[in-house]
Amino acid sequence: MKHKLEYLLQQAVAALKTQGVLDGELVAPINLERARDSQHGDFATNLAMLLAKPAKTNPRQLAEKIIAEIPADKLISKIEIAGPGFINFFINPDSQFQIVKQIHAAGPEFGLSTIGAGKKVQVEFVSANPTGPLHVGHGRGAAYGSAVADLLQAVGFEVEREYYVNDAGRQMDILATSVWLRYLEECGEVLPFPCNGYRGEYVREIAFNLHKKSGNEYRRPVELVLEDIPADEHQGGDKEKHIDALIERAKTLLGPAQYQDVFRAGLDDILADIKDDLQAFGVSYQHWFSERLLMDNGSIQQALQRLDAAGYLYKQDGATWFASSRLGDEKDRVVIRDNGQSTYFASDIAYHMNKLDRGFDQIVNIWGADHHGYIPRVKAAMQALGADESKLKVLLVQFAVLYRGTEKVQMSTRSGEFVTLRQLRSEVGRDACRFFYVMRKSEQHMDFDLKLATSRSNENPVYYVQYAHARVCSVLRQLDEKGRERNLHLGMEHLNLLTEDQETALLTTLSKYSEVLERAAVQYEPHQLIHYLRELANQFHSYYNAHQFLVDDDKLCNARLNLICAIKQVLANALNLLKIHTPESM
RNA sequence: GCGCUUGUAGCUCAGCUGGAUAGAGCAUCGGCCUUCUAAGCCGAGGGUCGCAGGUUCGAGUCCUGCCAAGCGUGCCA
Repeated sequence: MKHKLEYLLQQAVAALKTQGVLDGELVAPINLERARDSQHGDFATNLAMLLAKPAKTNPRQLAEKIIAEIPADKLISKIEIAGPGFINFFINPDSQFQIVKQIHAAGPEFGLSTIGAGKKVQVEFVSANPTGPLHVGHGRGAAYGSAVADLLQAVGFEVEREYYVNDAGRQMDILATSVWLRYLEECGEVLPFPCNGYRGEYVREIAFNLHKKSGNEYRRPVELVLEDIPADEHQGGDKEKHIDALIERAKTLLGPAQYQDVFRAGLDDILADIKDDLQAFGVSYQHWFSERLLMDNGSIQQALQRLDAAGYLYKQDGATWFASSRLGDEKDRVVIRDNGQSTYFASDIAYHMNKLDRGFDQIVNIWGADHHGYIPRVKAAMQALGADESKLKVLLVQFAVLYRGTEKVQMSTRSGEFVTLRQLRSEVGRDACRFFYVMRKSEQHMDFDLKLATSRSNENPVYYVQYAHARVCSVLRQLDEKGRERNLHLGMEHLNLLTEDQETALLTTLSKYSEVLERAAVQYEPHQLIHYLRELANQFHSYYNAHQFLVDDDKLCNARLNLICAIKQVLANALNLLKIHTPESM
């Protein structure tokens, strides 16, 4: 409907251009909005006000000329000029009723669009280090990322969801060493645990399973393990040196093959847990992309060679630097350390080169807001690789600050003090979790009060929306219990009986659905869909309280049933998109 | 210090990219169940849109400068 009106406006502008009223070169921004106030009709445009100045006339006069050139269409019942020069469109009530038929015809497909057809988009999200279970901070990225991906798919994009697995690097060595030390404890050894190790209970479980499976195969005498290891922090030493020495010791005492076994025990177990957790949260991926793979197959070397060939690499202080400051970054960055090892950033350059090579039209990265300083250097790398940096869109998700009542909850994977996503899900339920996370704009700081979220109270708006769906189902059950049958055709014949205020408002809201979906997708803002759902549910509940659906008049009754079934369909379509259940009763 | 993000009702947040009288939920107060589920509905109160300028027909939205909060500013990942 909106697209149709925009088209008609284009026609009018084109006509005025040929008449010479408007400059032929002028680009006319067609800006059509839903009117906020029903007195202003259904749609409004500020076109005349925008074009008045270049056309050297006043807005109201120009508006009259535009209206005169808008082709007649049965969609429109009236066009008015209002205020300083708004053009207001009043939609023919008969066309408003059509939405009920359209929804019925399209069913689960209703609202989908094709604006992204033929374009490939990759969405990378969560990508948490596999050093521990996902916590509630990751949950927000998971909910937001999957919602963005699902929305893009709904409007026609070919979407690939990817998780970048940071399975290389020092953090993983710390994890492997932590597992090994806990394993030695399982074997009956007594030894201090490094304060920089991963202290979470899950590490003990991994160690327990390893011991159960492999017995004492990886056991080494404690004296050898601790011999000449620098003091830990609480002993007055340096915790970094302490843990690094322990990693080296583990590698030497176990040898490459056995170290690899322990390493894999940790990685595989945690990754399996993360996959399972996300699956249960309604999040699926097409690819799990391994950083180790990138290192092993020479991609990093290739990427650096390309940067070098483009003249962006230089050596200084024994390290290799990428001159990112020439491309907008605030300073240059090391890609190969003086000890010969490549940095995390080098992996990331290779990773993004790989993404580019896979031919996506748009690459979307969803990062925690603490990584925002990273954006300029990655964009710089893309430019240096000769790519169009606007292909990359980085969306930041602010971390949720956790409270229990008024008390702030400290979170640290290292210390093992955190609330896992799994815990949150089991307490609050998946539906409330997802709804709650996606409700807010992603870059908005979020206070997540666990006490509130875990209390199964009706304060959580997900129930409000689900209740609307359940109520429609309940009405249909009542119909059946009263021994009546729904007559779809009769109802469609008499949609014009839907003239109550609530009915008119609902028809308008239903017709907005596909517009909302498109905007939410294109702007990467799933919260817009949530707000739409609340509005629709609100209008339905008002309607429910104001009018009886199962009235004696068969025509009116069936018209109303068709309307509420349309509401149910749209609620279900949106909720399914967000991977939230649609209960038939509550 | 510099950079990014945020600042809207007592609290948590929307505000459709510059439009018409700034909106919800929670909380507070007052009403509505012998009729399709009261996890609901109806109504009331509550605002210097952080502050000060600027841009224009028109600013919560854009530009500048302050103020405040969070994050970042590693040869960590």
